[in-house]
Amino acid sequence: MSSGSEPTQHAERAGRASRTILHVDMDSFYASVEMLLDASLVGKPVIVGGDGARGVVASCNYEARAYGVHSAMSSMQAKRLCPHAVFVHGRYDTYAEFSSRFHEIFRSYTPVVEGISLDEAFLDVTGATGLFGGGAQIAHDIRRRVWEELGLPCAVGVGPNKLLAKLASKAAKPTPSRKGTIPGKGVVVIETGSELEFLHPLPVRALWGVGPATQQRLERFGIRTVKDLAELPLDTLVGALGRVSGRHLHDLAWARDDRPVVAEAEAKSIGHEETYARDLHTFEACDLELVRMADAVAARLRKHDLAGRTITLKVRFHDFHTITRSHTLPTPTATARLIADVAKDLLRQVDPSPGVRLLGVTASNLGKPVAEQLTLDETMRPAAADRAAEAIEEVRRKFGDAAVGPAALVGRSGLRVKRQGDTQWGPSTEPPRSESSDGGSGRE
DNA sequence: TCTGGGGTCCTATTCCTA
DNA sequence: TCTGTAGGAATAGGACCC
Repeated sequence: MSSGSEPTQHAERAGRASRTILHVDMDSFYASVEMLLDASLVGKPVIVGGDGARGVVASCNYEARAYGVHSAMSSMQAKRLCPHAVFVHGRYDTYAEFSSRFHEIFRSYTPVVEGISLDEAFLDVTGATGLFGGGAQIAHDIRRRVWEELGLPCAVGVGPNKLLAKLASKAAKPTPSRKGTIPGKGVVVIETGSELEFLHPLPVRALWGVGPATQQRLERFGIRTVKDLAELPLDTLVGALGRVSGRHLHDLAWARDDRPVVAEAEAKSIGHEETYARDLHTFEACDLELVRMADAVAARLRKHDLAGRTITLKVRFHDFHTITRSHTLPTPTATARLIADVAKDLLRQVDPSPGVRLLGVTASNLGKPVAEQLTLDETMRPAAADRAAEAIEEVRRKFGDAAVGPAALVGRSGLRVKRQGDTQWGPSTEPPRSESSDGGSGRE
């Protein structure tokens, strides 16, 4: 395949596909929700995230961005750049509720809605254009309705595939500036035939899948823009990035992206991880956290009627060195005790004494829970544990998370049950629990 | 004063088995 | 029985996304 024939092939393929894809991206979603719920925040720089020494910025409004603050920045740096910013702790449940409300609006146009995160989604409206007008019309309608019905701003990109729709929504966003936010277009449409004109001048980093490491590798070949990448021979690219990534990026550089919009994709893994305000140094302290996380993972598995065969332990040490250890079980499980036992066994392969700043437990290799075909004794115990776990969830639904929990946690951390969204952006300034469980090593 | 949390995907290596 | 090999599964880590 030579590069010379690419534009022709591109045009043919784009013409054949003729899909209409929308990408909807909420403007600084968490911060916008906070301003909606507390009018006193409007006009001030607002940062949503953890405010502790190990916290990060999850989202910030354009007033904060004008000072150089951006998401994923450490909270300490954000405070230095914008000392008068208002820090707000995120509330996952509230954001999830708003998210489901604008997803309802999306679904009133098409059932093919793929949520990428709480604040963005792809919509395939190819089959809806006859009923609601073209892609541009639907995009404007959605943007207006999300604003009128929910009070939230968003940007919408329209294109013949996911890549271009996503880049279009980015181009539709406002631009932060010290002199005041420059409003965005709100809706950007990339018409068939003008894809490369839009795509090729962009920096290669704009492509989905090009992060800092890939960018650095590409720079060795003098690649800076998408056009540079498109003109690089495929073999060279495959040699540099591997077969799958090389071919994928080469396709993207020519605006070829056949990935479908998938509504309700099945989860491939379910996990929890947490960074601690102070490092843990003993097996005992780590074990207690693993029990909590296994309990949370098991609860979410059961909630989705899933079970996992592979249990992965993640350990991040004080120096940020991170390792994973995993074990695959003969049959899938959603039993908290079994998940905790596996995680604790895996932990014995490492030495926590220098200091552990993060622990994580993830279940993957997911499938439907199966009746365990083991010995009578082995069969009865997990089944009984599952029934007990279901009963625990029922009690929590009625009386709150602290009403019941693993016995190992009693008297240790006040039955602090880990739920999805807890400490999502780093620990608070004040450690939420006593460090006495850490064996009193006295280390920091 | 570094660097969150919840994911997916890809690659390289190791181990087991036929 | 021993050895070499090929393929698949498991494992570990890295890169990336929001």
